[in-house]
Amino acid sequence: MNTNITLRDIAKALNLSISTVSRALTDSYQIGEKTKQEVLAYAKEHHYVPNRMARGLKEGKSRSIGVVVCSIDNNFMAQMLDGIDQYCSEHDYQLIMMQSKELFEQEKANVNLLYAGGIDGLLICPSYQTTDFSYLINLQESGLPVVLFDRLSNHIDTHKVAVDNFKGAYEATQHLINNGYHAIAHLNWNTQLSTATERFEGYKKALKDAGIPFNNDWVKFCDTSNAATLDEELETAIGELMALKQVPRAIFTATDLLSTKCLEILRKCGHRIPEDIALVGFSNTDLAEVLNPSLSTIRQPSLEIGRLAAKQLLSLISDRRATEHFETILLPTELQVRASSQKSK
Amino acid sequence: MNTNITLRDIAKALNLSISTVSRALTDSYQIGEKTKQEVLAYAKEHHYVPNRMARGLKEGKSRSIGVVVCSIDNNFMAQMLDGIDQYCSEHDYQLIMMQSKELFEQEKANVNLLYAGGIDGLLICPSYQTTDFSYLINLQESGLPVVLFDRLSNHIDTHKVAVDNFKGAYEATQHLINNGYHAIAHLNWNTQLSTATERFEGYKKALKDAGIPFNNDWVKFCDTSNAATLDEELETAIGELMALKQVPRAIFTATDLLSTKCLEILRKCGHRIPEDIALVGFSNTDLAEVLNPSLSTIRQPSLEIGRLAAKQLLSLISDRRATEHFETILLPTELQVRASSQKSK
DNA sequence: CTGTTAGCGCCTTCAG
DNA sequence: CTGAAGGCGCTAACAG
Repeated sequence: MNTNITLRDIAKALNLSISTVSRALTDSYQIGEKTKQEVLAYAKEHHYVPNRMARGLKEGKSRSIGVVVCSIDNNFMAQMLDGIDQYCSEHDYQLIMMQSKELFEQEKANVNLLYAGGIDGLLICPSYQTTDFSYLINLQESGLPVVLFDRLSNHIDTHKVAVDNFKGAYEATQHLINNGYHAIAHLNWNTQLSTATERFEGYKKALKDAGIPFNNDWVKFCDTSNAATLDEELETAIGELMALKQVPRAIFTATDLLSTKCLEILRKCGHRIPEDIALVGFSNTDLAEVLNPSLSTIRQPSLEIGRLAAKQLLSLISDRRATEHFETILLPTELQVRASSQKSK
Repeated sequence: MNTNITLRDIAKALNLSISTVSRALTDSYQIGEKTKQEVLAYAKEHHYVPNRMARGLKEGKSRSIGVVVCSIDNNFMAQMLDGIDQYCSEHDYQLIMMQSKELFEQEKANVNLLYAGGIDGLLICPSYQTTDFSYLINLQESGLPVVLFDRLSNHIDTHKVAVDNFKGAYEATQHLINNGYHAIAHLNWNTQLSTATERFEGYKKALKDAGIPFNNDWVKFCDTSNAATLDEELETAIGELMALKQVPRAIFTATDLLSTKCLEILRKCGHRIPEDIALVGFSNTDLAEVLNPSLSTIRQPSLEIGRLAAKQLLSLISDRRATEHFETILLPTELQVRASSQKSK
């Protein structure tokens, strides 16, 4: 704990009362200009800075928000955190971060700890296991502003910020179709979260609009939360796809990790991309251009998601009446075409 | 702010005094077993959790630490943060994160804000601009435990955790030499931080030990902090290298960003890797294997750096006498050989 | 315009 | 073994 000077120190030194000093530092009215300047000068000279905990205790708020993410060790998440941090810094809010590591129990524990710690609001990207949002709803009802980002759910009513996953997936699939690929497989992950389901829906809709019948054999769901088993699981999935009577000529992968892993495994198994099989994935890696082959991606405005989520939360904190009309913001994705989805010959 | 129940609520409900309840929840002695159980049961049932700010104010500590990083939007940093978070979670410390964005002034502002907020300790990876550590030393002298990680400096005496950059660079260079490359260029960044200088020294020593004369034309320093100008700067640097009379046959790049960017630019300019020019870089990207060509890297134990740094800090916090013997921990790097540095023919 | 007072929730003497 | 009282640093009535 720090040993900063306090209001009392200033008061004593200047022969004033504590509250006068306090006013000089916060109010602008109800204080003599001269004493105010004196206090300000002394405070500055001695690097006075208010004790956040004392102020928090008094005011019932801490000017800090909690952020619970599934895992920080992930490009896309780091970019969103960057955006969150930007907005919070600009508005003098501190950011307390915790990871759920995709575990529901861990997530609950984190949230409770943050709540106990006195955060003014919570930003959360739920774990892939999370289907029960009642614990969040409870906190929300006891007055904690909550904003969901990236991964949304209909089970809780609040501000939400993410991208238009349906449209992004639709465009990815459409792009493949336009480039001559009709037999398009789809790799997704086994969760109930909107990110997954909507991308699946977008994929199906694009096929339908192009008059391509949906083939359930072409769709595989993997457990991306377990790094240890993912490689094997993916290898099996891809193996099964390539062994089908009607072999797919392209794959649309629904997550960042699946996209790069899939590229890796396809190459490892000797499949040429895009000659044997084309690939378009959701990914925010900065290295898409340098991959082998360069990877066509659906890119999400990660920084903006973070900034907006933080903005929504802070507005909720400063004006609780905003509770009346929650909104869901869906930002557009961007299709970046590269070698992995080049026109079929 | 939350509306949790307080000691007073419990006291009132159980017809006890606040201090008795407090004791039941903290002490183990000086309290009747029966009342203790009563209190514990009631507290549990009503999800009592102590108000962190009140306790912090009282005890003069917050059970939170500040972490100032240059930028979170970076694989390697995210991995270290992951490690820090792991250790802190395990020991019930909260983690308040801020970014300096490689700006010294920003870094100072962040640290001061964190200090004012009542952190119990500070973990910092200094900005590349930072050469003046006096502001940190001041805080340290007023009692704030500080631990440096990743980027170290001799200008401040405290616990430090990073990798053995000298050795890592030495091994990278030696590896190139062993594979038949003798004309080895070196790309580094323009900072005084240890990460840069030691890698440069390791490079020079490896050349020397192999009897290869050091050639200053082969060394370029770039400003990696400015994403906008880096591409151009790197392109120029590489252009100059390739236009030398004695054209280098390999490059050893000293940072993560330089390594992948360099690969990108070499390819863009039509240089074949490793046929025209080989490449080994410091990088922690998980995609090294899937790059084109796959990138030989010096990998750092990022998670472990984070965990150890956090551990050192917490030990400093709990035992200030530890101040007497500060230590610098240098973890080993790992050379991962891939296509970009294959044997010269 | 300024000082006094009370209290945020918790812990810790000091008395019973 | 338990209760009462004081104070951490700050803000916000309430009085002058």
